[in-house]
Amino acid sequence: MRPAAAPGIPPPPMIRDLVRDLFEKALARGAAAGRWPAASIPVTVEPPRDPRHGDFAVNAALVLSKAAGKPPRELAASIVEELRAVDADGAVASVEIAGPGFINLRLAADVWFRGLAEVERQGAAFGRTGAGKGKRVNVEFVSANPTGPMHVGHGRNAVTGDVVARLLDWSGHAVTREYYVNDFGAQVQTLARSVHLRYQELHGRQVVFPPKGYPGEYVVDIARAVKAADGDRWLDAPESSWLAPFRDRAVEHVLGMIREDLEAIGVGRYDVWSSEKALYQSGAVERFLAELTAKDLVYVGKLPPPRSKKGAPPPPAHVAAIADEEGMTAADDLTLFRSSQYGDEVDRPVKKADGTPTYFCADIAYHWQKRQRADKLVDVLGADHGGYVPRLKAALQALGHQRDDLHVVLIQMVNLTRGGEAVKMGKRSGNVVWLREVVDEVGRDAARYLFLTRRADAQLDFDLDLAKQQTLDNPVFYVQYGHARIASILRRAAEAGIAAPRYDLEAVRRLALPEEQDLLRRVLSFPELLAGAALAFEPHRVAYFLQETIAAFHSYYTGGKRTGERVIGPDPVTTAGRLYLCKALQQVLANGLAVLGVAAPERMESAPVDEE
RNA sequence: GCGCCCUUAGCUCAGUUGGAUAGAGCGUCGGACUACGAAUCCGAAGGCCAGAGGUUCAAAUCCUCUAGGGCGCGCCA
Repeated sequence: MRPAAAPGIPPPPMIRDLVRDLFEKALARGAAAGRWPAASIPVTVEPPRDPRHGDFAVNAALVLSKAAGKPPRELAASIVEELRAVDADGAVASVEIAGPGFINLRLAADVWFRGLAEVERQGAAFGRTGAGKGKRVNVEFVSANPTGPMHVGHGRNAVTGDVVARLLDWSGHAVTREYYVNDFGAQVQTLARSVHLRYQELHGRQVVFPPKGYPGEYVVDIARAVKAADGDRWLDAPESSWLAPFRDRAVEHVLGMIREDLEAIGVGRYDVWSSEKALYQSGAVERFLAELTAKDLVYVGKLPPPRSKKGAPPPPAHVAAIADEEGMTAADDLTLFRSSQYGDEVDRPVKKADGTPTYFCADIAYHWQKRQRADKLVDVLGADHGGYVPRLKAALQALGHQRDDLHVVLIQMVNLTRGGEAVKMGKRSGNVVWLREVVDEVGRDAARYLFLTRRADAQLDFDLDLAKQQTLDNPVFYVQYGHARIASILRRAAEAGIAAPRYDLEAVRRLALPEEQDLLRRVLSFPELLAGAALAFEPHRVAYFLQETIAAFHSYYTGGKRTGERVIGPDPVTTAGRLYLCKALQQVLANGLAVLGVAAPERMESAPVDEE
């Protein structure tokens, strides 16, 4: 087995590409001969739902029909003629025109059988493609404020972002994984003040803890560390003297916790830790503001009164009252970014009334700077940041980039349950469920896998009891069991003195059962699946693929018990072919699980519960 | 009030970016082990794809509207 595809050498084309190439040639040939106009609408090549319709269904005649001025079925017949002409190798075994004008084709059996050689040749790298063409992609994920440990929602973000990054890597992108640390601004100052309160407490003082402070036990730990290092020197010092050092110390401590949390959920590597504070200190934000001014993208003006949270806009007096509470007035002149010209609802302030830059300002400066380092940006954000996306895209566009240079993966809420009962959560009530508690309880594999069993933008019910169950109700268990089961068959074969499975064309040609044909097609579609999941930024597709694939194997295997078609059978050549299929399947499962960051065990640990 | 996301079998959800007769797990009912892991599998029942229009050869998928649920909508970050 080879560790990875050598850089620069493109992996062999996927079988679907082979078909696509044939059609491109055929369509070009026909167009040159004047039989139909050159194709403008993309032609799709898809495996049909019903395998009886063949290996691939192509809609070329349907999409070309109007331009060619011929009925689809008639056109399809012409296309098939051209197809035959370009298929010098005889890759296409049979073609038929079906339904409204689909061209259904079946490839020569050997095309599939020969494709199986790739699994052995590429081993742990099988599934890698060059679909991304080396494009530089920056994936920013988690980026939780350094004000406390990660909670469950951050965990879903972390796993999704991590697997998106892995998928992009597997599909031939140059990936940078990045964490943006919001170590500047009000929230980390609030943390610093909370630490100072605990610090006073530790010196025996009575303190009143404000409702907006951070209540966690770790705040006391930080205060204790400060006390141990500095004694009482900050006790009566003015806030201006201790705020920054307390903040920096607190941020450093909390980032340490976050790194441990990430490690626990299996996110071991970030390439870049970006600091908001550094962005300010390096002068990048100021330079960026100057750039905006130079490009006439900002102006000084008034913001329309904010809308009320519910119902119709409130009377102006009420707005003014709210504004006063926060120490500002709606009448102040602000520096506004012309985001409404680029698809945002309103212009957004980049400078507060006191002249300091807003968070938004620093953030677009950050994205602008990131865009210099990468061709494509991916932000994995909590769904509560959904409203923030249009202005980020607007900013990129205003700065001369494409809106689509930024793709945002929105992570919807996680509802924790235990045996179906909701686990109460909420920052206000103080009973947040930390990610670490969940990982400690159910294990990393189950946590990761279950986070990936839904589309990112759909809410996820995460049942703690289910995650721990060693039954097929638990998808991670089901998939891991399948891998172990195959490993067991291969072990059994080795014990019986059968040579380790190697690719052999004669042997794999024995894979003639419908179930075997289905399984080998699944194996060979794996690279394509990963590429598709990567380009769509949808990790859940991998989880579903693994479940469906292993289910197909279980069915094949158990069915074999009834029919007598066993993997290890009387005929050595058939046995060799089937063992190779098992090995290929095992490799695909292992690689798929590797992409998800989930272990692929050779055997399951615990014994069955129901002893007789 | 406005924006984004969601609505598919009794429940939880997929649906390959617009393809042929809409799938899976759970649950229900009925079955399958004297040999490769029954931690598995097979079968049955279960659907107006929230509703109404539109776009086209073709719509669960795209557009508009309506109804429900969620998340947002600050000179916070």
